[in-house]
Amino acid sequence: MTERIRLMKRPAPGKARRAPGKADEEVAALAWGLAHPARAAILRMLLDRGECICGAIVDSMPLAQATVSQHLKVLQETGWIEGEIDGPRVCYCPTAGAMTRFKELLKGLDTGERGS
Amino acid sequence: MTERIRLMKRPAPGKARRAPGKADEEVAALAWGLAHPARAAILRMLLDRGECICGAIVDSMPLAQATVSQHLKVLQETGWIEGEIDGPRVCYCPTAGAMTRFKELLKGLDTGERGS
DNA sequence: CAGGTTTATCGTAGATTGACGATACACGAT
DNA sequence: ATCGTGTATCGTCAATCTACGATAAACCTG
Repeated sequence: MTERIRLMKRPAPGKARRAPGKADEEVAALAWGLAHPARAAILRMLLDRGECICGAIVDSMPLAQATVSQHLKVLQETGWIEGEIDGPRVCYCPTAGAMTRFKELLKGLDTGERGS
Repeated sequence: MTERIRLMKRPAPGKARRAPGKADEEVAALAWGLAHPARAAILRMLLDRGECICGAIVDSMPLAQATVSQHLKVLQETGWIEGEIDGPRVCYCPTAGAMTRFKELLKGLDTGERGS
């Protein structure tokens, strides 16, 4: 992946402007994974069925196979799903705990925890 | 906003490939709002303090005022925050229920509800 | 090994993002 | 009215995203 999270520039000119903390980056990364309807749909499907062959996902969406494959890659990179090679095909399933982790982070957002 | 959510093309060639449902679009839109560390940090700040003058937010981040303003706009457009004009300044606060709504949608993702 | 299936990757095109400085706008105070 | 402050918007640039077809890679089957 080519640095999906952009870096903040400007080395704090005068005031101690605090860069976003780790938790913020983690929230952002996970949120990014869901930030496209197709990816939300894919994740929904996987959570619903438990697991799915890539081909089944492609067949269920109005997108080209290459495009779906890209979305699957993003979902993997953001930690939402895992893929297991099964002969000539690949079986995807939700990463255990990802949703829980995301909800925790959201709670942290909401609970006055420092983002660093 | 100029169609932040891209449309799916391909009018379902043969199989009844289902486009992402409304819930998926809503999840994606809200997730998009959080999908940048700076925006997560801003929202965290607002949830923590209840409300904040724009200037205070700018001062707390290593970003130019124009950039912060853009992020605030995104957060508004995605429904996370609201801004109230207060004389020459603008006071931002979290939209009531946005976080709750988001969590509901996540639960729906997780609970086998149809995305349409 | 040849052939078919399944999935990932490459290369490309067009839109959009994120960042900034500069500028315009709105308002309160002098 | 004019000045100064606080925000939003404009214009721009480089980088990234999304989508696609084409192609490669990996794997069973015959």
